Amino acid sequence: MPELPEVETIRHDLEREVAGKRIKSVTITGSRSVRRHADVAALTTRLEGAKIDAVKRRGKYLLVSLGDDWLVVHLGMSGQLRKHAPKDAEAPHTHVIIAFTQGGQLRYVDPRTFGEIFVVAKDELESTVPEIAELGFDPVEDVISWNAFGGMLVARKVKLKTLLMDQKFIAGLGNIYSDEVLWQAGLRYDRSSDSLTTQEVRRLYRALVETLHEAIKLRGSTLSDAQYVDLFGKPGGYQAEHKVYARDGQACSRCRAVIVRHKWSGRSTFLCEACQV
DNA sequence: ACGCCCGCCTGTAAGC
DNA sequence: TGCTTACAGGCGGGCG
Repeated sequence: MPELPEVETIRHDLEREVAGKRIKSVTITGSRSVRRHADVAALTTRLEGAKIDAVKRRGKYLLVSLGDDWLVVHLGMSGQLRKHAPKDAEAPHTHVIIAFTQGGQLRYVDPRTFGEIFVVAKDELESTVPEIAELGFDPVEDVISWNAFGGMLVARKVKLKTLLMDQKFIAGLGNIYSDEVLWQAGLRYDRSSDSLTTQEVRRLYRALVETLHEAIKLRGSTLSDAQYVDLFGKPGGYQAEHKVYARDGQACSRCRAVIVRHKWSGRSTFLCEACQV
């Protein structure tokens, strides 16, 4: 599932592959992926002729700069952006095709349609898209001190995983990386956020930054369902480094106890009960 | 303020 | 073998 490392991998490749290109035509089939736009024809018109000048990311949101507009992409659970030649066969669940004047296409594919694409004027982003305006700090883009981080933890009194998953607190983590960060930090998901020692705060902050950087270096995680692949259809490599996610029944690589799966908030959570305290 | 469930979706896999 | 059910989970909304 695309979380920060996967979205950052796509952002990086988009910057190289489509920055500087001009949109020749846009084909939108099915309205759910562009549900913020009542007038799909107007959206097409607005995009055609625009030139991509940069590709940014905030949390799990991709922000494609088109002069005065942002083309915003959130991949949800199963969204993919894929680079194609016009003659390539169209994959099932292809919802948007953007063709460039210089040749080549960018296609948005999303079976579960939890993801979405929309366009917003840059000076209206903060006022009209609260999900982005209210995002918390980005652990890769924004450097904060670990003691400021500790202050933020104490200001809330919730379970650690609730905070890690809260996009308004930290932008970019989902279920996979929350579990991996907590294992790396040696902390349980249900520890109260205001109960950490100074040492534990430092371990958590360090685990957060290091886990995400390592995952980006390996181009993200592709699970057995292969929902995440990069622009070229290639899987990531970080899944081989997962210490707990989907590893229930296996030995913990740190203490050899058995990794277990807990059901929490209707989701699976994986942990080592022996060395995560 | 917090915890937790639901609905939105489809593909896959386990279970009867 | 074939149908049904569970599960995967990002995110907003709603309720206790």
